[in-house]
Amino acid sequence: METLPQIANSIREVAALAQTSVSTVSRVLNQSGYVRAEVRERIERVITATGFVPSAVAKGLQRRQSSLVGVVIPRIDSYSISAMVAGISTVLEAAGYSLLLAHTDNQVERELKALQLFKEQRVNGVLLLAAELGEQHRQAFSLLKLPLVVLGQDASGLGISCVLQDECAASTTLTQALLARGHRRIGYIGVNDRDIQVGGERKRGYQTALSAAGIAADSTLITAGGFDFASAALAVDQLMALPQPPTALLAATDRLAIGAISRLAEKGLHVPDNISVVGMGDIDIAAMMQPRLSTVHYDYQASGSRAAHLLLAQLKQEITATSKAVMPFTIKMRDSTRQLAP
Amino acid sequence: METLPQIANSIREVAALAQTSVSTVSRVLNQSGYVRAEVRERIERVITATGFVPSAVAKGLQRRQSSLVGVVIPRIDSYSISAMVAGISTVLEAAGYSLLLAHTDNQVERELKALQLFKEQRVNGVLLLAAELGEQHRQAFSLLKLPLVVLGQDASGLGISCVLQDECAASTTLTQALLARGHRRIGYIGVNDRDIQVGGERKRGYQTALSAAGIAADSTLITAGGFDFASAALAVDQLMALPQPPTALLAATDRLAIGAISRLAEKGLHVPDNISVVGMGDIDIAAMMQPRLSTVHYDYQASGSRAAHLLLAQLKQEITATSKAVMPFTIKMRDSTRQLAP
DNA sequence: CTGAAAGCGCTTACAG
DNA sequence: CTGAAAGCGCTTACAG
Repeated sequence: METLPQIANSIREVAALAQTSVSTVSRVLNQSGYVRAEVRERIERVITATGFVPSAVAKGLQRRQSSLVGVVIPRIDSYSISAMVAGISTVLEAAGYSLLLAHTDNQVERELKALQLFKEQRVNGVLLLAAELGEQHRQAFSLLKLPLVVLGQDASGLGISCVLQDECAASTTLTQALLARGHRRIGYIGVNDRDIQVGGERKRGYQTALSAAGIAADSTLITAGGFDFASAALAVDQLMALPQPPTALLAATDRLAIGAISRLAEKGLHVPDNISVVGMGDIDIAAMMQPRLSTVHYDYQASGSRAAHLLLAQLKQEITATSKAVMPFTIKMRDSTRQLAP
Repeated sequence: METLPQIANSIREVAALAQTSVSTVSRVLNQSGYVRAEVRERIERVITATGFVPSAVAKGLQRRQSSLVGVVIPRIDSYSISAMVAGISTVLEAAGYSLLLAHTDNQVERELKALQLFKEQRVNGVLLLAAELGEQHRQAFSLLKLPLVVLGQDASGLGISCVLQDECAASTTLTQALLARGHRRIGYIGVNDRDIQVGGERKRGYQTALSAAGIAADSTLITAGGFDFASAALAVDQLMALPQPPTALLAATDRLAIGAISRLAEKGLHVPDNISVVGMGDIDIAAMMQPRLSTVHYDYQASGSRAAHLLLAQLKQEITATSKAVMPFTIKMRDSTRQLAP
């Protein structure tokens, strides 16, 4: 056999080198059909000698199967999103899919463009980590005609499977933990309601717990802003300037809680001695901070893999009904909260 | 015109509906060549009516151009990596490329598999965020034959362009800041040397500063482990059990610093009153912690976009020489360090 | 067990 | 300005 480790760029060149047909090469490449051992060996030798790598593009064109899944994320520099993507990635890669990732910087426009791009790339399915779901999404989804699973927002009303955290119950329980510690005036540091889950539901849970405890609603105790530290600082300024300031703060996310604690420190207020603070999400650092942050734990990685599994089921056409998975939570009361003296 | 908003799955069907040829449809799709306004309009109407989306797969097969860039990351749930990917993504998407993401969970084997997969998908280039570079990588790179840029490790010796932080200088400067505050016994919480940049270079910088200050090397002050909180706790236990314990701790990463501070607190040691601690990396939370963490700031997002630009230049074949970009750093002395009483 | 041929959905000279 | 035809690199019946 000639030692020509030249490069083969196509199955056809491999076939020529191995003195056989493309059909046969295709068979050994896909381990399908019968191939005489001798021929198979000859082909395999050529493949390793040339370092030939078959084109998934050509294969995909034929099979109408790209083995690609598009993942849309609003931002990547977020603990919860990273964790979800890790979960997604693990499941999907194990199933033989590759991830096409589009980050949209929270711009709906870029989100829609990403969806378009995914269609062009003929992805087999789409996973959308959503912060907001508006009319534009509704339209885009109906045009998508592709297996789709939404993470983080409730899309079941649109006939789309989704994976959610049990936001309202979580914040109710968390608020109750604060109430149980004697707090009656609890400030709420929230985010915009357009994010129905993190904005709306978490706030609703807080309100539910208060009214169940017979505490009159006080809108001055409720703030809303972005996810950034500056928003947290603003909220703290506002809340602590109240005639009757809160004895505890519930922040819609751990980041906001951390920002709040930092701002409180700047004001000379110490957590938990002067004021209790809780967050939501249980980012990895929450348990390491000083004081260790009380919060609610979500298993974001499991949420990601759950969503991936839902998509996989759709891809295998095992599933037609739209399902809505609500993930469980755990309350983690640590050191940023304390019992109020009676 | 018939109102048949049926679906067109190929340029051929569009052509039939618009009563023209595929060549012409292709021309309007790509805005190439001349098309009579009337015909163009007819085609465009069919496209919008059918919601036709051309196949990037077929196009890629023809043009031998996938518009895909493969990105390999060891983990996704890391601040620095997320930030780099954000930088990469922004630049590459603006240039019309999509990201194919593979996370490898720090397993070389999966890294090599990802590279193989990228070749199959006929990506136009590869960006590798590397924690370690071994013999297997050397081999894989030589077989890759694809534009490649490495982030986080020095691959210039392999003839591969890369983007690095100025690790050694950064940790030297940081150590000097500690020395300037009167610390003589500085413990080092490091990671495995196989990670040449974060493991080796950061340690080397620390050692350089000490020896330049005329302080005898003391190997008992140097620990090595993983990137996790448990490793930090272990290192603290070890360092603080020394007959003459350190007055300051330099952790190779902010996470390790946070883990160390937490462990110190468990031991009843307060930062910075009882001991000073510095980290490296300046994760977003560093400036928000109590105490605010002293550290060195790297612009990870800029590093990512720098790497993306290097790759883009290769893709345009503007560049042939291998370049090595060393990114700048800034020392951020905050509240986790204090002047030692003389 | 193996090969010739059609076809996946595009692009691109090449004629007209 | 427009269309027929070849070809990108595979897969898949269909014959043999």
